[in-house]
Amino acid sequence: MPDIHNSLVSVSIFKNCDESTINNLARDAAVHQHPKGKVLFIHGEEAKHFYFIKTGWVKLFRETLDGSQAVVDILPKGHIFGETSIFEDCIYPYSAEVVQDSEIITIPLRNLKTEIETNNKLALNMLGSMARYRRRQDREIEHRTIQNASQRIGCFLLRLTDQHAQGEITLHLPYDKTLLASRLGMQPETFSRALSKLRDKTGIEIQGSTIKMDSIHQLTDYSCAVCSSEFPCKDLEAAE
Amino acid sequence: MPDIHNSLVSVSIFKNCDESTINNLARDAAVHQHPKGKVLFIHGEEAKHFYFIKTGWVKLFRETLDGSQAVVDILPKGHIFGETSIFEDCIYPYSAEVVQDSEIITIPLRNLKTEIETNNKLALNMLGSMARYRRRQDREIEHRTIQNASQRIGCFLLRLTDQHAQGEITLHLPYDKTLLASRLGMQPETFSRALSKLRDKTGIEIQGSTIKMDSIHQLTDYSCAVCSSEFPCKDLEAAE
DNA sequence: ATATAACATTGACCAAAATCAATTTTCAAT
DNA sequence: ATTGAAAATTGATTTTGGTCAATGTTATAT
Repeated sequence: MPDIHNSLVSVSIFKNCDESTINNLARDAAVHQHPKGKVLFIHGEEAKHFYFIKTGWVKLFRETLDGSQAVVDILPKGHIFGETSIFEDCIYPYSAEVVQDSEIITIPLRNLKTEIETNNKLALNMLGSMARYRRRQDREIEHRTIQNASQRIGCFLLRLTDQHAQGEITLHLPYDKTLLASRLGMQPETFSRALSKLRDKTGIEIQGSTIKMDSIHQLTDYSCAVCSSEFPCKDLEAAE
Repeated sequence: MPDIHNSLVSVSIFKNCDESTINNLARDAAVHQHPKGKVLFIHGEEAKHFYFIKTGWVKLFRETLDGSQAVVDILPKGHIFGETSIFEDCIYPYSAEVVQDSEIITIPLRNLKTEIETNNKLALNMLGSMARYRRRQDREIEHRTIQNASQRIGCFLLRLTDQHAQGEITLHLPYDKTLLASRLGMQPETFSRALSKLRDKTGIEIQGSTIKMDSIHQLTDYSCAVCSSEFPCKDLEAAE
C-alpha cells in the first residue's frame, strides 16, 4: 500500500494533488507481475481500470482483423495508461501488451472518475498531460510525412539522449529492434537497412544495441533538418 | 456581441457551461473577415488568442525551414483552434492559415485560462474534447501505417457521409483536391491517381469534386477492411 | 556447454508513392 | 466571350520501403 502510494505521487497528473486524492486511488489498487507477451486489454473492451508501470515496458497498439498492427506508443516505467478511457465511454481506445516482464499497478477507473469530477487541480494536470500527448502525436504524423526511415531513427536516437551533452555519447536502444521498428512504423528489414544507412551518412558506431558517436551533431545535422522544431527539442525539457 | 455569444454556445467545450462563462469569453472577443491565404499565426509564436471559425475553413500545419509542410488538420466552421496553447506555455503548437475566405472570432487566451482554472465543468469538457482529438490522431497514424493512398481516400469519403444512409449517395469534396491530398499526407499527383484507382476498384462515379455511388458498401468493402475500427465509425456518432 | 528459439541481417525482387515535366481543365476576372 | 492563373491530370522515371526467403547472431534454458 505505501508502495502504491509512492508510485502514484511521482505521476505527472497527480503532481501537487492532495494526499487524500492519491489515497482514494491507491485504496483499491493492486500490484501484479506480468510476463512478457501478456495482453492487459484489447481496444473496444469495456474499461474497468487504468494502469501504472512500476517496472518494465508496455506497448499500446491497435490491430485489424487481418492482423496488421499499428503501434500507438511504447511506454517505460513511471507512465500510466488507459486513463483516457473515462472520456471515451469507458472503452479502451487501444490494446495494451506487456513487452518485457513488468510490475504493473492496476487502479479502478471509477475512483479516478469520481475524483476528477470534483478535483479541478487533477483535471488541469490531466489537461496538461493530454496537451503534451497531442503535440507528441502531431510530431509523429509530421515525421512520418516528411522524414525517411533513417532520419526517423536518427530523431528517435536523439530524443533518447541528453540533448545538451557535449562530446562523445554512448547510448543503448531501450528495447529490441523489431519492436523499435514497429514503434517507428516500419518493417524490421527496413529498420536494419535504414540504421546501416544512418551509420554511413553520419559516422555513428553501432555495436548490437549500443550506439556511439563523437558528437551529437552527427545526428542533428542529418535528422533535424527535416523537422519543424529546432534542435534541441524543447518538449523534452518539460517532464511527463 | 450577441452574435459572438451565440457562436460560442455551440462549441462542445462550452456545452452546459454557465452563461457567465461564455460572457466572460465573449466580452473581449472580436469577429474578423479573413481572405484565403491569410496566416493567423505561426507555430512557436507566443499565443495570445484562440479562434472560432464562424464560416470558412482553416488549415493547421507545421513546416520545416526547407519548406516541407505537414498538415495537422483542416477545420470547418464551428470549430475552435489554438486553445490548447494554454497548456503549452502559451506557445502555438502549429501554424494556422485560412484556406477559404472566412469569418473568424478571436478570443483572448487569458480569459479562457482564468475561467478554466476555477471552472471544473469547462475543464472536463475540454478533457473530453482532447481525448477525442487524441483518438483521432491515433487513427490518423494507424491509417497512414496500414492503408494505402486509395484506401485512405475511401475512408475519408466515408467519414464525410452519413454512415447509416441507405441506397444512392452523392457527396462533394469539402475543399480542393490539392489541399485534400496534403490533408491525407500525399502528393497531388498521387491523390489524382489514387482516386482513379479507387473508382476502378469500387465503381464510384467521379465528376470533378462530386462523387456518386449506388451504395455506401462500395467504399466500406474496400477501405474498412484495413482499419482496426469496425464500420460504422462510432466516433462520428458523438459530436465535436 | 549445447540446443533452441527469437532476433537480426542480407539479398533479390516488387509495389507504392514521389518527383519531374508536360498538358489539359476549370474558374474567375476582365 | 476571352484570357490568364490555378488546379488537376497524365506520362515517364526514380526513390523508398515492403515482401519473401535464406542465413547469421544472440541470449537463454536446460
